[in-house]
Amino acid sequence: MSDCSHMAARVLEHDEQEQLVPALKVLGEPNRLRILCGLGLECRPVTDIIHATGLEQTNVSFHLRVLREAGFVRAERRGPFIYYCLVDSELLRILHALKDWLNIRQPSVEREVNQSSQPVERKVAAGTRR
Amino acid sequence: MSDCSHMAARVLEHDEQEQLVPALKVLGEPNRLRILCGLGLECRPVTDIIHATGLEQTNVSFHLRVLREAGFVRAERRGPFIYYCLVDSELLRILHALKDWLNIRQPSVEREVNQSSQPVERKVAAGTRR
DNA sequence: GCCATATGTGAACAATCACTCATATAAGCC
DNA sequence: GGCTTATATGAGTGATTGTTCACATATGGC
Repeated sequence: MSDCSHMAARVLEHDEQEQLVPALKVLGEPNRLRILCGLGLECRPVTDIIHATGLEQTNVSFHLRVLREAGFVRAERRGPFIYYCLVDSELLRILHALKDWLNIRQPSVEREVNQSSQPVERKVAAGTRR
Repeated sequence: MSDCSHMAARVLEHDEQEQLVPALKVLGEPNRLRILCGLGLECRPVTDIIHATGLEQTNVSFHLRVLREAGFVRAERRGPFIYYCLVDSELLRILHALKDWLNIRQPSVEREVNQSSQPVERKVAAGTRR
């Protein structure tokens, strides 16, 4: 542990992929990511989340369930309120790592539209011939 | 750079979230992740990917476009073939990091169904009262 | 027990997205 | 130029999934 990402990149096995997919699906929804990040490092009652996001209560409830069942947040009742918290802030670091990677590797969405996603034939036509 | 994830977890800003969402969506699709991981560290022609995945040519082509436009893979023509390669293997390390996190933090899907995702009222009823 | 507040649930609806079909373009060979 | 192989594209369709509505359940105070 604490491998510091110095290890050589390894390909993911099939079952490792299958483990990742549902988690990535859960994280890849704007309102859910907003709720998750909005939680930050503290626990917050649902009402706070509703106000912070401006979403319908029932919608927030839905997304919180998804996040909870995916193991990203945990719920804890305090009197009449139910507080939600991140299970582990390490997740935020991983998301930051991905964001940083995107910043470095993705030429920004604008340029991408004009360059990388041109029809492949054209763009690649002058490529290596070997 | 090379922060080694020792830094304190920081919350993600709104624009950082918006940057992550499309990337997570792209990665959170089983066939796409399969194609991505199947590429491994080498470049491969589309035909190889078709055979490796057993998907329809036109479907593989669709997913490759999504991966390409998202900046995860790059295409390179070699004679009649178009080779696809990972843009940067660092991405695999990030996916590994997420997988490891899931292994530690998620009590496995089975137990989760029986424990964490019970109706919240019940599960949380005996919780802290302050 | 009744009422107000806080939150969850199930069904219906709407939007998104993956997949397929038919067709197009590119490269190499005759 | 015509043929074959390799790959891409656009439109159409079906499956997933987010959102909303109506209602249910839990808690605390009267």
